[in-house]
Amino acid sequence: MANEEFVSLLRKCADVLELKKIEWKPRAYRRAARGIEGLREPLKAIYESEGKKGLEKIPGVGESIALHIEEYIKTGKVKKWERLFSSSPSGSSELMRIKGLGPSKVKQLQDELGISSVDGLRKALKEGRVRELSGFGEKTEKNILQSLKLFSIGQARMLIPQAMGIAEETISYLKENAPVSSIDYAGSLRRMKETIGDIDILATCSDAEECMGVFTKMPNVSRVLAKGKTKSSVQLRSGVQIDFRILPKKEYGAALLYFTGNKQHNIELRKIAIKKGYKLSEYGLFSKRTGKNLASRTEEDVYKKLGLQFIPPEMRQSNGEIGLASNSKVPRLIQQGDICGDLHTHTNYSDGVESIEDMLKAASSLGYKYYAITDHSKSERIAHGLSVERLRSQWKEIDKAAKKSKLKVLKGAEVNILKNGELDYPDKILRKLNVCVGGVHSSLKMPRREMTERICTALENEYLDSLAHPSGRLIGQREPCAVDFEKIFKVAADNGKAMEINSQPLRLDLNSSHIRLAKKHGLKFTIVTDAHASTQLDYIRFGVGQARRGWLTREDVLNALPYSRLKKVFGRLP
DNA sequence: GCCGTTTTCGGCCCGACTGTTTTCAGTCG
Repeated sequence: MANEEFVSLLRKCADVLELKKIEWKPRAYRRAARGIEGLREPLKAIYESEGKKGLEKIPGVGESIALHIEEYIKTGKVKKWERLFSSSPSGSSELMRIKGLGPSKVKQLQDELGISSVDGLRKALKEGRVRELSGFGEKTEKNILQSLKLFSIGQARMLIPQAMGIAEETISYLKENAPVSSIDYAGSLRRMKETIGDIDILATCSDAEECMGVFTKMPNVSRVLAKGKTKSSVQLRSGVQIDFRILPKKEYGAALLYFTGNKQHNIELRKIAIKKGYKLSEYGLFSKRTGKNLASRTEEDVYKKLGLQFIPPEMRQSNGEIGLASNSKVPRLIQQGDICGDLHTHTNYSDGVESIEDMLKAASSLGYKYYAITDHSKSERIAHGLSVERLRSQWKEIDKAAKKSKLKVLKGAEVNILKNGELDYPDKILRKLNVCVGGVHSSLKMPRREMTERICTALENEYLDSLAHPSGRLIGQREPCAVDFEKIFKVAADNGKAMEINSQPLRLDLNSSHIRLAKKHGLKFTIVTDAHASTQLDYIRFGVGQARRGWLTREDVLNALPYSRLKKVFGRLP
């Protein structure tokens, strides 16, 4: 049983219970769902090693849910929930996912019109039956129709570069055209999550009304979803939603904190506030007794007053960061400026689009000190992988180009890890490579045990330096390969190999929880772009973001080392 | 249903905007 299975079951229960107007229990179920989502281990493994008591250690899971998990592991179902589901139309859970419809409206649609599916809702809307209900009206009908459109497009989230682009463009537009002073993006974008739903922008300004006017009339706006004095939402022609909020200077920090989230992090902060006799909201931290504002101007102020160290946005994931902050143990996270070179890049020798020379020029302009060219190895035919002969002629060209560059240029390769775990070049070639990045590119659907074995064999190869995109996932397109990460990290640590954090927005691989797990095993990392064009060298910021989400410091990252020290780690550097 | 450095009972995050109804419930973030 996959954990996600049980999580979606819990969420479905919460939906149905909410529909039945049952209080608190849905919230408890959702909390448990989040707790289980945060696990790295399968529920089954926890149950088998520690029994029910082990399950109860999961945040949000108590005696009752632990029993349900036990039943589900043993029988594949939860009787009580089956009954619950059969008492409620199957489509209600789906209906609640439509923006504008909550438990009350869905229940009303169900009870009064017998609607229990998205299609049924569409039909009823067309026939004009929805607007007849009390509490519904013409506008509600129109809104539901709009939301339905979006729903069928799919609530696909954006990859981070698209969201970052839109956010930065919007901010510069507002800076130019409206009287804003401070302005920042918040939300999951500020936390550098791999995918972004909506974009949140906060600002202080001298004339709120004018600002909101400029915002809602931006040229790329297709629909104004809400417009108020302090808060407006628009939908862009691209379908992306932007929420914009205006705040007094004095409250800016509290608001930035609140709207950066994540939600669970906020809830935990509020609980700490309550314990201390305070009340925390987006307006500030207040004394419960006197109502006096205790902190709100900056995020630092609020954290400090709560007795916490400042927590960088990327760490606000509600997985232990508040504990660190209360003990003054928040690390100084790696920053983009710490990166001294890229160690996984391509050129037009394989599937890149630019020449060695052009890539070097671009890398040089980023202020890097060293740069590895790692085109694909011979069996990667589709990417025009390099035969030994072509590799040798590439070396000559690299030598020539390196003379014209200030960079220390390294001859490398992204070498396929073959099905049996061997590398795709003979040892006499591997020996001559300065950098050997090993990656799985074929037979991705191998069973877990075999894939783990395959990668471990490669990690034991003395010439391999780092494991490229270890999980193999493509966000929204391809599931990660089935592998035992605990085992891979252990073997990598035993053999002194580095784990890659691949900055390609579609990969961002390792992800943050695996980064933390790998760090626990004492591993070092490389943060690389895997650039196939010079513009992609900028993706490094997303890889660094991911590393920060995984709590990495400069000391954890090999390509944050100056060349002299990198040389001591990588055995074959010139 | 869960949880506890106030508690094993009695809480459970907080406020804005919308639409519809005329003072507020529902929904969202």
